[in-house]
Amino acid sequence: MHDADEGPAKPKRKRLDPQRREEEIVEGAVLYFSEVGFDGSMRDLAARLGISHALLFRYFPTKDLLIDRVYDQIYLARWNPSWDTMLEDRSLNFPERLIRFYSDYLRAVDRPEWVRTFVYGGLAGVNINQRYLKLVRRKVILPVALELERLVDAGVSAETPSDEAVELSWGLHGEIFYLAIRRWVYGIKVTADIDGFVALTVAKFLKGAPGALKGIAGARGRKA
Amino acid sequence: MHDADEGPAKPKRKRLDPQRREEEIVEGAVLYFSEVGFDGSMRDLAARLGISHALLFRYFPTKDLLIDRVYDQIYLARWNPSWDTMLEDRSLNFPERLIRFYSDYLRAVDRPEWVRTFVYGGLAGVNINQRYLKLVRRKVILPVALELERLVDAGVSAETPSDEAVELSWGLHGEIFYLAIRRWVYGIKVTADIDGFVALTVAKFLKGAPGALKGIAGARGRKA
DNA sequence: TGGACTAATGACCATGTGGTCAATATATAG
DNA sequence: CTATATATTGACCACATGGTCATTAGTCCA
Repeated sequence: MHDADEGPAKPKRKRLDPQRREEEIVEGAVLYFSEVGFDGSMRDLAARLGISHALLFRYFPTKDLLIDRVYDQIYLARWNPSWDTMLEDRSLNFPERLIRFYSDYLRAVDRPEWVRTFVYGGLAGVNINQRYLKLVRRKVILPVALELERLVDAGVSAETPSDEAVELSWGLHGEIFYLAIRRWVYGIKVTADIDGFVALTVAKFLKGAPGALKGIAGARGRKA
Repeated sequence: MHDADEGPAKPKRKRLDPQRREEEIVEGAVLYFSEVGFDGSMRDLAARLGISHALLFRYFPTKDLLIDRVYDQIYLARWNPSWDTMLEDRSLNFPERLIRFYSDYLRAVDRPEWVRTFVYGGLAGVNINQRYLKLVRRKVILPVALELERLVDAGVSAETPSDEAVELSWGLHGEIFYLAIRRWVYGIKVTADIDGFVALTVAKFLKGAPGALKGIAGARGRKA
């Protein structure tokens, strides 16, 4: 008998109940595709999970389905619920809310997996991006735009901000997110001082946006 | 010889001198990869060029080499030389220069091939991105940052702007480029009014950035 | 006209991919 | 302990890919 149980635990085959197995697969897939990008292969992923790649196809009939699931996991599940209210909490002044939110948000988002898979998915046309950006629009862009309008005219009661205000709000968002893109997509060196960066950017926004908006609202084409 | 150069039929095999052939390959590759992304295959490209894919490998021993060349072609060769001076032309006031440059630049850059291949290449780690961004830094970011400092303190003679000014300048750039990213990478609907967008963003920048910079400089004490 | 030089090709290779399926092994019920 | 249901597998398919190389055929010169 030359068997002798393999010391370092070598379970030939683990039989898990489907639910548990699925969780393991999704979890592993998130890690794997985050690192490798979506060109990663199902076989590699399976090897990493210690299962056969055929098993993956039992749980996710196509690679795309798995990827969709990974996106859900990364982007929707990681949205911090407290952000929802953070921006609308009138007990804090607007600048403070902006700084807190964006410091927090940028810190959450400024990671290679997040940024790279997000952008990667955008290029690949995965629909999750658009879904996520709708979320951002609803929970961040519009509230900020609305608040911006109030800054210009305290009396506004409109529910929907003007296009210009929305554009300016997207601008702030893009500017901040672009820091992460520069870092993780283009690989160039950027400041490590997130708080300082956010504070500066928000300050610029608050000093510039209301005036720009007012200029537009007042008479088109006014120049500095 | 029943020639008629623009062969309406099927030229079995064209024998070009290597220089000409190489040009054709590069030109075709730019178009092809722009459309398809860098997952496009050498065979497809060859078919499109009407040559065998083996021939591609005669001119570019590996696919990566071809891609490098494509990048050169797209990003370096398309840099509009007039941009170099446009920003530094003191005969125009600064706001006007900014608006002209960025309207022009955004218009040049806001195309699917440009944005997508650029971002694609960033993710893939193609070094051309970093090269290109160095160019942007030298010819756009730094001049703008410098001018921004002059706005705050007309007396500055420094050759190198402060980190904050540079960051603000990158911010403007990112904000503007992010429009194209939203459009072509995330596929969301954005304003079609480029001039309006640039004018608004630049106005916001000019109204906000000097103040933000002054705030920093003040809080920190004097700067040389 | 006939070489000769060398663009250009087709056939081929090794490898990797997403995806399928009949066979197998394991946790659990009886 | 045995039977059963099914989670899991290995072997396999069709196809695409990057890359190689001996062979073929344009074109220019003597």
